[in-house]
This record gives sequence, structure tokens and C-alpha cells, in this order.
Amino acid sequence: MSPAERGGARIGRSEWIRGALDVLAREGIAGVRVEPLAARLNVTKGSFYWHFADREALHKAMLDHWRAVGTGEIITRIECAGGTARARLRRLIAITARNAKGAQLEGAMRGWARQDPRVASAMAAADRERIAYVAGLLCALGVKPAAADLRARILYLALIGSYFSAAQRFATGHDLWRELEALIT
Amino acid sequence: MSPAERGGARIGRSEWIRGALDVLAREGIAGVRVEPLAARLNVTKGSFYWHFADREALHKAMLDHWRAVGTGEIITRIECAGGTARARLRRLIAITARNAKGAQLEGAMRGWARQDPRVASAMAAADRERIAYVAGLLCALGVKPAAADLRARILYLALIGSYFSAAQRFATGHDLWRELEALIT
DNA sequence: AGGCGTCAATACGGTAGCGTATGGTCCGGC
DNA sequence: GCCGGACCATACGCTACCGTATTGACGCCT
Repeated sequence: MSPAERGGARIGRSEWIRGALDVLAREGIAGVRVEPLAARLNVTKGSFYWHFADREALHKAMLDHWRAVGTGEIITRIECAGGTARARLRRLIAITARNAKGAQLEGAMRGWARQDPRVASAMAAADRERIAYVAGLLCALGVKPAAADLRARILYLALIGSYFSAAQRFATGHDLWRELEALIT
Repeated sequence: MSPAERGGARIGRSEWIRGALDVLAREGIAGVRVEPLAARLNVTKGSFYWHFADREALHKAMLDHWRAVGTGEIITRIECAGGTARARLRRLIAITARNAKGAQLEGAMRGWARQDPRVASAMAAADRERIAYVAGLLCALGVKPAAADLRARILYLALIGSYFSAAQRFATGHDLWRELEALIT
């Protein structure tokens, strides 16, 4: 049975990676298995082993893709939108604190990082970059550098925490983030 | 080969649960598998299926155990130690922000909760209880109830975040928590 | 001493997933 | 028209793990 016969189309490496990140977001890295993923993509694993040497290669590709596009995406978006430092900070919080899709993936990545040192070090690099960005915004708001660093870390930890808060009620609500914003500026 | 011949001892349900929680903390729920766990405990799965109906039953027992002893443990410890509200808050932060062992388990539980609604609801209940406790402490320090609730949530989110911060450097350091304590009181 | 309850070892069948090998289909260039 | 490369299907062997069934070791009670 050829792909055309089944109505399925031929796919490329990037479709595999996208699909894998999708599964990662919902089931964690343990859910990223070749054959179930192939079924989701309406192909067989014959396709997979054409594009990838093995499962490990897919994992590496997923991480690389995340590093390349997932890491700085938010910062880029905010910087492009422009505005004052306060507006950027607001936008950062608004974008991050909602946006369930990205939060799912971020959370799953952090779960993955707990078990794979390479992922952990990629996360650490992303964390450094993002915290530095937030600290810069706070500096622009007149917070002294030393305090800005501490407060950027607090804000960032709270954002990470919101990805894992089982009680959605506690992590959402504009009140919460407005209060936090007021506290750290 | 009997257990005595191998130097191994007969074990009970609770050893299985403890061992399973151990593995959960290190590898996530997907790592909790019957046969590897049996090997770790120096028995065979013959023992497992004596104590549990199936893998699912172990998962349920793990969750029950955590609910029973893991949830309120910290609060109890702090309340027993006594002291002023500020001292209790300090102790809470100190105990929670370090103590790698508990953090590992908490993190793994939160990862598990992402995939199992029963775990998620247990986590949510624990979150409610703990946040209410922190809010109570803040109230005792003179923070108005509405603000106390928001700030308790902020502190709690930051603590959760610290479990998942890939860059340890960012989640540790007494400066960070002292600053946070100063901000919310 | 015999019997019973508790716990564990072992052997077994079944399934899911990994990776390989091989051949088939489609499509563009010549 | 055919040829080669890109992509996929299929069949296969292998391992890890699940759950069951059966038997065996050990302690305790009478």
C-alpha cells in the first residue's frame, strides 16, 4: 500500500520532528516512540529509519530544533513589538503566563531535562539568556543591577512554577502577575 | 534460589512502595516498571504480584502513600518547631529550597501529574493546603488577606519553579530567597 | 510432626517496540 | 523510455516487559 493509495503524503524530517515535539508536550519523552509516532503521521517506521539513524537521533534533532527556534522566540517577538521596558515586561508576562501550547512543551522539556544532562544543559543556557533579558528590562525600569538579577530570577522561577502548578487557578489570573510585576519593579 | 540463600530478605508492600517512589524520583513514572524494580529490591516479580494486583495498583498505592505522608509533612515539621510567623516562613523556605531528595520527588510527582488526572487532583489539593498555610503566615505578619493570598501563590510558584530550574545556580543562593521573603512581607 | 499462611522463584505465553533488510513506488533528468 | 535517487511498506528477529500459574521455602501454631 503506497502513501498515495492511502491518501497519506510523503513527509520529511521536519514533520517527524514536529510530530515528536507534539507527543513530547503531551506525554513526555517516554511517549516519543517510533511506531506510535509513525501511526500518528500516517506512515510506517520505514519512513522513520530513512530520515533518522535511530530513536536517539530523533531525540537529538528535537533538542536541536528547540534550541534553534524555541529558545529565543519569545524574546524576539517582544523585542519586535517594541514599546517601553514596562510594556515589554507586561507583554512577556502575558505571553508566557497563558499560551497553553508553549507551556505544555516547556514543561515537558523541563521534565525531559531531569533525565538527560544534554537537555539540562540546553535548558540552563536558555534560562541564563532569558533571565538576563528580564534583568535588563528591570534595570531599564530603574532597579539596581544586583536587585534586578535577583528579581528576574524570582519572576522566572514563578513562570516555570506556573507550568507545573496542578491547580490552574493558582497560576492564572491577572491579579497574580500584576502583583508580581508591582513587587519586583 | 530462596531469598535467604541469596542474602536477600523477604519484603513487604511498603518496601515496594518506597522503592517505587525512589525510582519515580529519579526516572519519572515511566521508569517505574515491575521487573527492573524487582531487581533493585533483590527479589523477583513473583513477590510483586503477591503484594499487588498489577502495575496500576502500585501506582495507586504510591499516590496514596504520598497523599498520606508526603503532603503535610513539611507543614507539620514547621509547626512542631514553633516560633514566630516570620521564623516559620524562613524555615519553610530553607527546608523547601534545599533538601534535594524531597525536591526530586516533588518534581517527579508534578511530571506525573501532567499525565494522570488523579495525580493532578491530588497535587491540586496539596497545593491548596500549602498555599493557604503560607497565606496564613503572611497574614500573621500583617499582610492584608487579599495580598497575602496573591503573595503566597507567588512564593509557592517560585518554589515549584526551583524544582525545575535546570540551572541550579538560579534557584539556589540565600540571597534569592531572602529577597523574595522581603518582597512579599 | 504436621499443616497452614506468607512470601518468593521459576517458567510460560503474550505484546509492544526497536532496528534491519529488502523490495516497491514515484518523480525528475537525460 | 529508462535510470537513479528519494521515500515508503512490509516482513523479520530480537529484547524488555506484563501478567499468570505453579511450585517451593520458611516460620508459626497446635
